[in-house]
Amino acid sequence: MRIQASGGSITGVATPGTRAEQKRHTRALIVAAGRHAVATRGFSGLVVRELAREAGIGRTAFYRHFESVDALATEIAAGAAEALGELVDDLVAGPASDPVVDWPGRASAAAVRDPQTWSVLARGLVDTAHADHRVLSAAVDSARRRLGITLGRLETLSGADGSAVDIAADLVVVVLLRLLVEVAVGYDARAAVEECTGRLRVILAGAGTVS
Amino acid sequence: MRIQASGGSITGVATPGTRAEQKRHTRALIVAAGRHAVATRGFSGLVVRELAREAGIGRTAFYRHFESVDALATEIAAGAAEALGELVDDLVAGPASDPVVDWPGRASAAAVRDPQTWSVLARGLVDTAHADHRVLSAAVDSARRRLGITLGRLETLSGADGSAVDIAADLVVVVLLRLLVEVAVGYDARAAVEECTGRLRVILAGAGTVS
DNA sequence: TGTACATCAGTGAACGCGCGTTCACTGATGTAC
DNA sequence: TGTACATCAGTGAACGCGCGTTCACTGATGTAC
Repeated sequence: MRIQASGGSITGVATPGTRAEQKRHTRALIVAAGRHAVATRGFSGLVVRELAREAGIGRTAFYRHFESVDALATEIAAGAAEALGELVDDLVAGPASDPVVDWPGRASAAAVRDPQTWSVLARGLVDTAHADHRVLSAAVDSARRRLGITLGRLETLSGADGSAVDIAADLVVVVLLRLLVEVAVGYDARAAVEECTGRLRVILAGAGTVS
Repeated sequence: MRIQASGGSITGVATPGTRAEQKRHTRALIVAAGRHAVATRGFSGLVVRELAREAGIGRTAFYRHFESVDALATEIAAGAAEALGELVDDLVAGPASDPVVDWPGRASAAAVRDPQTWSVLARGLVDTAHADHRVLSAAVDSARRRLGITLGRLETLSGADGSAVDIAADLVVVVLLRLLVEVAVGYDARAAVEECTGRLRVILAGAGTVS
């Protein structure tokens, strides 16, 4: 009998019956291990032997699922970029209440739901030399633009010119990313949300004032 | 005759006569190579063979100057922490004119003067698993406190309560670090200063408004 | 339903490579007389 | 000033290690008849 990781719960993939399901399950275990590794030690912390051990397979079985360790890195980076896009979807789609009150709570919820993604994002943003840096910084650029559009429609900023809105969007993204990472690494979520709210209040108040 | 790096200019240490001067010179070349490596590839990019090549010595001569590669990492991190302290000295010591106008230019000058330090700082701040992370995040904490004191004395913020000043100090440090890194990696310094000024204006205006 | 064959996820030994570090050494620089 | 000795920055071969990746393989699962 093959020993088999019993943790379908971790990845949300049920322990399988058919061979295809089994393969998907193992692959999901590898990706989960990879995200954990990148979140804690950066992209250079992606070590095949360790991923395999965490997924409960031999080192060489890794290559049944990924062409190389770089291919896994690319998939993990793409997942983080996508997650950021989905968070922005959530933020801009919400009821048109005040972002200052609304956004930190939603971002915090996203960070609690899936902490590692945001540490992955932070690692990839800083590691400018890494091959997958571009997709992540592009995702942040996109987030900045999209949140900027929503911010530009606020009554608070109705008097502000475009550049003030741009500055606000820029700072808001920085502040939200910080919240995401803080909650992801285990800071108290309530305190982080409160601090984030305070920062957003200052930023939007300031942008509404500056001509 | 021994081939000898002629670049005293890089480190500011003149090509030497005495043995002690020669040793100091070589050591400075190693540190310079190390800072370049950390700035471009992070602390894990510190590779003895490469440092030695850049310093014009054999790999093993490295150990005449440092006990290990980790010891060099610690020295480089300490240097970055110290440089941040000196920049803050400069910012808070200046004539009591408007920080919004004053600080970006001074920070930019520091970044132009010594670009690699700020990339080192950014790398070390993000790499939370690295042994020398603490000294760098402590340096940023200190910078935040010291700049907060100066900000608290501004007329603009005379009406604001303490927490608004704390928030402002926090955001100001983030914005200044970003300027430092942007200039360090080669963005146009004039544009970066202008953007930073705009951000500081928004932050301080906002902090002066929020109760 | 039962049998013969095909598939392919996982295996374990092995590879070549770059890493940090050690060691006994060399020979120019520095010092004592 | 000249000589004999001490120092020590730099050398080059060698080490053990962990890495990514390859390869021929095994045996349970899946499929065709």
